[in-house]
Order: sequence, then structure tokens, then C-alpha cells
Amino acid sequence: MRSDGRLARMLHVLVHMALLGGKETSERIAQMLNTNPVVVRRTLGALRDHGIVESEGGRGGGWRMSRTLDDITVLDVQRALHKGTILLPGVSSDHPSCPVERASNSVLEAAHAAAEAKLLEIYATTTLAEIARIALASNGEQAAN
Amino acid sequence: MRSDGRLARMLHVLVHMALLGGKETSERIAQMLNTNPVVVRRTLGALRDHGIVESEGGRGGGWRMSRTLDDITVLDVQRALHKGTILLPGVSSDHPSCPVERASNSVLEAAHAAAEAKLLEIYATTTLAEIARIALASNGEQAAN
DNA sequence: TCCATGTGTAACAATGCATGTTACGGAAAA
DNA sequence: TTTTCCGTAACATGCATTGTTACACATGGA
Repeated sequence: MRSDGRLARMLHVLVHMALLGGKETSERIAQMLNTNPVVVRRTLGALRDHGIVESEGGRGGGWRMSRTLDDITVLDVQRALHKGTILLPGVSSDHPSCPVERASNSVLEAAHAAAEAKLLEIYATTTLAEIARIALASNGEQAAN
Repeated sequence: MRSDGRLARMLHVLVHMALLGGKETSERIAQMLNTNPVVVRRTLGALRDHGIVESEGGRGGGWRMSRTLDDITVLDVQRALHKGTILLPGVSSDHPSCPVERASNSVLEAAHAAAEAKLLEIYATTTLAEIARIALASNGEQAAN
């Protein structure tokens, strides 16, 4: 299975933006994420469509938080980035009518559903404010990245 | 995140092999999985290295179960196919020294660890015999597929 | 009005991983 | 010796994320 670093990156950058408090350009955010501005716009655009951040074009434009860190959960960010389930069961569809295949798939699906429920429970109850608190507790420095 | 159908495929084929009771060639197993023999050898080879199946070369050779379905858990198969964790947190490593990135990663890692624990609990307590029972309950036919 | 500085988006290459496929070499039984 | 298997290397393929370039559009200031 392969990783998708977007959720981690967005948590990272959202906390930074909130701590910095103002407006940030894609260029500056790209530096925080060690990537380039297009990737930032692409990913932050999804968050904008879900009311987490706002963007402004033209000179003096950039990105700004729409809500406070208290009001954003990890699940909100996850939902903005991906629709559907987080974990995918990895079932097989070689012989859809085979009862053995169906039984194998159903067992895996049930297991993954249970794991996903656990994940959702944690995502839904973890706010970005808590991440900020952890970060500040481990290091007083804020604007660093 | 991306799918990996090997676990589902191996559960499928192992139950079939046990129900059929004898020895199967890569060719016949490939038909069960709607693929080709090389993929079967590649994947079953990992199970052989973990004592789940045995292989025999030459004329009349093929694959045979090393244990009964009661004695194989989903976790055993998972472990044979993949080393390490099942779910990967999808962390970021853009600025490893940044406390905000570290806090984000640690939250995600903790959440995934909890989800993985749930998954492991189910995998470890689900035997292939149970999958066979489910399959047989839904359809009396055994050798079909 | 012109220009500098932003976002928005299309288009494409690079990467990683599972999977599919062909082509061999080697082992064992008839 | 020939047939029938497995074992493996060496590719091609499909798909999703990420990186990159290019260009259209918006906005504020000189």
C-alpha cells in the first residue's frame, strides 16, 4: 500500500498559518512544505472548497484561515482531501460470483470497516488546536519551519 | 491510498485449495484468480517461505497446504505477504526538525497505530476456516469458481 | 493605464508499486 | 529423453501522487 502525504502536509501548514496569524502566499507555504506553489494551490484549493481556508487573487493576495484551529478537526481536513473511505479493503474481483471470494472479501471489508471506524473516531475528536499545543509544548519556537 | 489485492487473493485461493484437498498447479490456481501462473508462483512463494504452503517441482508437482484452515489466521497470510505495518500513516518529511510537522506526524501515527491495532486484533482471531464456513453457508458449492 | 504580484488550471514528466507477460533454467516423473 | 512442473529474471502496463512548466485571469499600486 502506498502513502499519501497530503493530509500530513495540510495539518502542518494549517497549524503554521494559524500560528502566524495572517495571510500567506503559495510561495511561502511551498517553502514550508519543501515543494512548489502549484502543489500548494492544488491541495489548498480542496480545503478552500470545504470552507477551511480562503484564497484571494491579485496583488497582496494569498491564503487565510476561515476558522480557528479549535474549529477544525483532522477529519475535516481528511474529508476535504479525499471523498469516500480512508482505508481501502483491497478486495479481489477475479470471480465476483465465487462464494469463496465473496467470503474472503467480506471478512476483509468488515475488518477494515472496524479499523476505519477507529480512525474516524480519533480524526473526529482531534482538533488542529491540539496539534498546535503539542508542537508548542515540544518547542517554544513558532514561526520556524 | 492505493489497493493491494494480494491478501484477498491468497485468502481466496487458500480456502479453495483446502476445500479441494489435494495438490494444485500454478496454472489451475491462476485460473481461480483470473491471472497467470507467474503471478501465482510469485505470491504463493511468499506463503511457502512462511510455512503456509509447500511447493513441489517437476512433473506431478504443484502446491499443497502445509496446515489446516483452522491453523491459519488472516494475520499469518498478511505477515507472509508484507513485513512491517499494514497501514502506513502517510507522514510528511519536508522539514524533519520542524516541531509543527513532528506534532502533525505524531498525531497521525498514533491514530493509525490505534486503527492498525484494531485490524491486527481481527486478523489474528479470524482463521481461514471461518472464511470457508461463511462461503459454504452462502453456497453449498465448493469447487466452483 | 500599465505593471507587478498573486491565484487557477491545464498539460506533461517523474516516481513508486502492484500487476501482467514473456522467456528462460532447473527438477522430477513417465 | 520428453513432458510437466516450479523458480526467476526482465521487461511492459496501469494507476495515483508529486513535481514542473506554461499561461490565463484578477487585483492593487505607481
